[in-house]
Amino acid sequence: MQSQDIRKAGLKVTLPRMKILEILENHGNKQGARHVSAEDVYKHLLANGEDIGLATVYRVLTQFEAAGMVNRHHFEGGHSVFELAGEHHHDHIVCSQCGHIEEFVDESIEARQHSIAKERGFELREHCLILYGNCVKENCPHR
Amino acid sequence: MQSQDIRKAGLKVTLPRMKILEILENHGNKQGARHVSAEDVYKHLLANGEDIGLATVYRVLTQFEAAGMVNRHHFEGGHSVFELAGEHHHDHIVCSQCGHIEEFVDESIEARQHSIAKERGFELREHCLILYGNCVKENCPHR
DNA sequence: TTTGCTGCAAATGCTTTGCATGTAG
DNA sequence: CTACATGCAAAGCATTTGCAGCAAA
Repeated sequence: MQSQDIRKAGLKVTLPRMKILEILENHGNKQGARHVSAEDVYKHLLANGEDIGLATVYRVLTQFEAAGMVNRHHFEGGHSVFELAGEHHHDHIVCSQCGHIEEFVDESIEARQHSIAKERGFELREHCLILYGNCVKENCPHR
Repeated sequence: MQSQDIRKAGLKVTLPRMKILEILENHGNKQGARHVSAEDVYKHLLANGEDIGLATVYRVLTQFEAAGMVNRHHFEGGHSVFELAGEHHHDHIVCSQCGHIEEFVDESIEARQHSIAKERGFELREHCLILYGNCVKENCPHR
């Protein structure tokens, strides 16, 4: 039950928060739709007939982020993308043509990052690794 | 002479473009100041008594980027940072506290990135790897 | 002279905030 | 009942664009 997650985050369980979490979860199952912008969430809410303001979407996503329930990424082009925080860390590879996003984890890269930070006197807190390229999926426009 | 670089980019050699390039170069020598925002460039211009509009700074930086003379990075927090395009590619490590930026290159990471992209059917075009952490430089506020 | 450049101000696009009302606990 | 949530509209930023005047080639 997601109401527990919301309560645990120290937030009141309200309809907007439930619905937004629901959308994040539903799209977490679909391929390629795991990462949504605030605008995306808002559109889905409207499509579901919910009457929730865009400002609330931003507020709630920010609160979820603060609570560690979702992660926010700043991809190219300015706007942010949110995804339900999974158990496991991962990086992204994005298609420049169709926007298709895949996740990956590479232990050797993770390890090197720590060494690099340490060598330079940094205490590594987080990192952002995004590969941009052209994919060869059958539905990619440029293929 | 930087007027050559501008001309080679197919742009007219004008005072604003010269001055902006100059600022990019001057700060390319200082440690930690290699990466500047449009606003930074604008402030330096004002400080130097130049009467150049912020819009022009953005326009020129964008043109320089298109010409491959500078690189643009989207760091956390929304705004872009520009740096003179060096000969060699590199990644960044940024201090979350003081904003100090260092560059690094790690061949093993570069190599893994290519393998990862290839394995997933992507033709890698570029990537963005930024490590965020706390540095232990003597001038870092939190130290 | 002609085409491209500039400053200014206004317009954008994404995100945040102020405020009066509404509601979970 | 009280503190926190919400919707709406307005405000904020970083960045872009329209336009009339200017300047490089």
